[in-house]
Amino acid sequence: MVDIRNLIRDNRLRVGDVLPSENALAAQLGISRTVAREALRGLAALRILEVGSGRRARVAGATSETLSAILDHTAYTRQLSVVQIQDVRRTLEMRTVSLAALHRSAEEAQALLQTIEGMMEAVQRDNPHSVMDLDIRFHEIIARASGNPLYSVLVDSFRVITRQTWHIGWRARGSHESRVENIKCHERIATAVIEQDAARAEAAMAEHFDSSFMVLMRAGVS
Amino acid sequence: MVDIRNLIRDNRLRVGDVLPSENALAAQLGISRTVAREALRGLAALRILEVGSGRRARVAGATSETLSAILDHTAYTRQLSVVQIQDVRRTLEMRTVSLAALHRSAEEAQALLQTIEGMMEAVQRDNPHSVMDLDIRFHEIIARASGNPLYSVLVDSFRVITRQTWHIGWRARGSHESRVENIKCHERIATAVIEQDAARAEAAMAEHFDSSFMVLMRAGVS
DNA sequence: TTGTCCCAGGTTGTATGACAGCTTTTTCCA
DNA sequence: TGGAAAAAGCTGTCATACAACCTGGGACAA
Repeated sequence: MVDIRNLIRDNRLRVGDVLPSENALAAQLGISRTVAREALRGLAALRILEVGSGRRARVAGATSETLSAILDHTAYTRQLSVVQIQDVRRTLEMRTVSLAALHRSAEEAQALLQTIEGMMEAVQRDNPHSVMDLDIRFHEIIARASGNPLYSVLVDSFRVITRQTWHIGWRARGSHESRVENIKCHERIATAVIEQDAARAEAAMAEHFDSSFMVLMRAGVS
Repeated sequence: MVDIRNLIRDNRLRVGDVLPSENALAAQLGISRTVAREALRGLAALRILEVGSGRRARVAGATSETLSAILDHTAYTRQLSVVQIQDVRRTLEMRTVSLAALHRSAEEAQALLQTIEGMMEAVQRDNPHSVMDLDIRFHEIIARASGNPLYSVLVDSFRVITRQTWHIGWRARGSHESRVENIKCHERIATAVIEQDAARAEAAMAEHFDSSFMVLMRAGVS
């Protein structure tokens, strides 16, 4: 098994640096281009490298796509239940919201407010798809505001799987009032983060997840 | 971009099921074997498929290797600090230890005790490598005992990266007494989990992470 | 001088054919 | 019937070829 990661390490490559071409690698390692290429593509699948037609491979930054694909697959093959996934999300986000309250920038505060505003509008227009996108973005903004990129990657990787169950929650929250209340809950989280009140932010996030949990349970999701 | 994942979905494949051969896939999708093979290897890199010489590709179960490789790479390219990684570990493990206290089996309780015993012995023999392996295993047992495989995967993913910083903590805990105290701390966690006292287990885990944090800080790790 | 266009060379993407080595299946003999 | 040997199937690797694509640099015009 050819491991290009050693190459990245040995050459002290940083994010954005380019690697040798497939032919150069093959010659350097004494293997065929086929094998060199496969090794590169393996790391590209992990998003450790960024490859593209005609351009050399580059060392890539952190993204959530890889873990997202794994989560998706793991859930799909029934190795994970919705409740188990929500438990992990809750654990992570109880921390991110607390850190976000401590570290948020002015721009992030602004972004949270805009997202809430957009959600409220979308609910009035009865546009669930738009509400969902903004809902997911809301959580991602908070994760980013935590200042810890690992939380960002982890929370973002739930996006694909959240999109698959989100509509269940929406339908289960049948009434317009119930949906508005859900947005208000997001608003309480945002307000606490903006006012940099970590304890209140955590409490609001707990309320949010507990409420979602109840809704999913009543809808018969396991 | 050829996506074999759709194939897994459309054929309702489950963990352990075999996929068509590279040639069959190529014919089926109207592409060359080269491309079919690359698509398979891409999923193999994510550990979504399990491939092996001479044998057909199989749908794989959840492992921590993928996320582990990503964490390793992300930390290596300086996108993550030790403190940030420890923060995420702490967040996850505060929850796993609580769940473990609630769900632990008799076997898991036994395994925890054995691990502690082994750690104490290894400390007496002044064998840090062995202490480290048991330390890491201790946390993995707790994650497994949580009953949520996603926590297991996440906690296990930190193994590679923990191995790289663990020795700093060991050396920073210069005295024999300090090292024994660290094991005792593990023991308090284990006892609480075995007695199914979730609150005490959380408190002991908090103490453990806070202590490690202080040690690393004093050692000048950022 | 400066900005734009174009082109040549380098690089990746895909296809084909070949063969060694490993695994699974089938066949056949004791 | 049990087990060994042969056959078939599959993956791993290599070499070659060419299309598609990107990048940098030079020619050219404003």
